[in-house]
Amino acid sequence: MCVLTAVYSHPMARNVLTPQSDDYPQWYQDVVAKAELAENGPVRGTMVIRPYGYAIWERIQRELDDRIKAAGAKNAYFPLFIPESYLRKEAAHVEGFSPELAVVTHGGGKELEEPIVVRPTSETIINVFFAKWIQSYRDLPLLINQWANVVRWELRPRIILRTSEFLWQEGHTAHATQADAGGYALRILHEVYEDFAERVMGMPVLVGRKTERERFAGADTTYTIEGMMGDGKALQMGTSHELGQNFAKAFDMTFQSEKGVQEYAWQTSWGVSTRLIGALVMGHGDDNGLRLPPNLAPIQVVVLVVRAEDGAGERAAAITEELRAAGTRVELDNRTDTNFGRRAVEWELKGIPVRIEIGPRDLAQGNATLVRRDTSEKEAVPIGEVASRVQQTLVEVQLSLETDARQRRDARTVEVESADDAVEAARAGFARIPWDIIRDAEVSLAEAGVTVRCLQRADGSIPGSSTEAELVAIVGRAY
RNA sequence: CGGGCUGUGGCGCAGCUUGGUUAGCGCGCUUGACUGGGGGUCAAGAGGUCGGGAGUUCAAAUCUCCCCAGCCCGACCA
Repeated sequence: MCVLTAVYSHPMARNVLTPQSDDYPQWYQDVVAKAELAENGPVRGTMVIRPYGYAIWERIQRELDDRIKAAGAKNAYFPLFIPESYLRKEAAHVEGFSPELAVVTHGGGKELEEPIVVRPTSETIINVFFAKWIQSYRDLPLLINQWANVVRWELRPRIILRTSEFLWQEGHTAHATQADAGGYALRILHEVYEDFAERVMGMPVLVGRKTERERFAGADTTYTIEGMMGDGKALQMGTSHELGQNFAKAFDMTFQSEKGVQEYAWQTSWGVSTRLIGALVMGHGDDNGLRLPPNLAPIQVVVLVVRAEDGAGERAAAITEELRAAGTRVELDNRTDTNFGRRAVEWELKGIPVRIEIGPRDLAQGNATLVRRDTSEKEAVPIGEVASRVQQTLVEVQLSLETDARQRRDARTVEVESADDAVEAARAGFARIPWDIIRDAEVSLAEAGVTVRCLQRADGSIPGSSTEAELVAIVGRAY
């Protein structure tokens, strides 16, 4: 079933599907397909990222990579294949990942003596090398980031949001002290992930601590950023873990301290994935497709030639060059052999924040038409002012998307005092509830499809542990 | 793995209950004309092992059996 076909074929059917309805995942899938972001691969749960989807991913990569490097980490690359025995070295880790491993049993036409695992994450293989590289406290901290694909054999894949193979960034660090590691995990959480989500993606996120039940397999502490999607459900958009000395002990990662004592290193790991593309669709999209925040959009402005008569084509090309020279990511659409409406809808589906339409009718008035994707507002702008108005509008669209998302989240978040009320409230959004009230009810809550997204202190700051007094649990349904 | 359901041109579907001759429809695609400021109009055209196999029958997309694939809900998760 292709909902968007129906939506666009029958004007009366428009808005039948809203992000609030239970059909949102289908709506989501249609936007992904129609906006040419991705499609399903031949093997269940795999996906093909199309050029436009990849352009978005490249923007995400670039913005994240800048922040990761600012936090001192360097990029490196480790093997896709991991000996199964590596994974077994950390008990909780292997237990957590075993069910979803893809395992290679044959190579070169022969059965392998030891099966090889396709990495579900790279803690184990990276730590084998960290153990070799780290000798002295002078080698620490060791801050490494990897851009790679990983494979997790998901029981129930959802395109982009949860595929068997996905692209991500995984950071792995080793530190001399627990305090240094803990501080770094939080630094990544705030300076890389929270900053990126809010300032680039325009997605306000809850920043908090995961419960023991929800934390990463092998970690002591898991921090998270959680976004609220258009239908009120939660999406984990990134995580940062304190691994303690769990892996260091499993992989014999020791160093000689300033005092000459052999000590185990303290570690972190952290990652975000192509799921962020899904968060964009789910978080900002509407019935007409994607709405991209200008700070992230691979194409911020499209200059659309309505008809190439009376110098409109030349004028449009000139404005495109002017915008490009000003550093704007801009594309010229002069495909006048295709209907205007068709092209307009295409750019709309792709979520281009600002569209400039130029045709003979505008030029006769000395104007161009500026259209905002977020509000669909159209405005006549004198040709000479287009460049400056575009810059101004891009700032406005960024702000308005972020404000919309924040208002939606706040409007759909309620304070409750009982587990039953929390389950009820989670039908529409998030519930904030004293952690003490549901601490022992977490399992039964989960049976109702509601999970603790994160724990925060009353002032919104991040708890040092889940046993602190007067913590607030934010609960909701999750993708 | 448990519970529902679906396989018919590139995509979405009808036809099946009650077998019947050249298997239809919408979208998309190709060509041409008129158009062109939100998926425009008209005309012509290309494109199908009806998921696979076996069976019943004069005759199977349709009935029977077996197999395969996929989707949705649940358990897992960036």
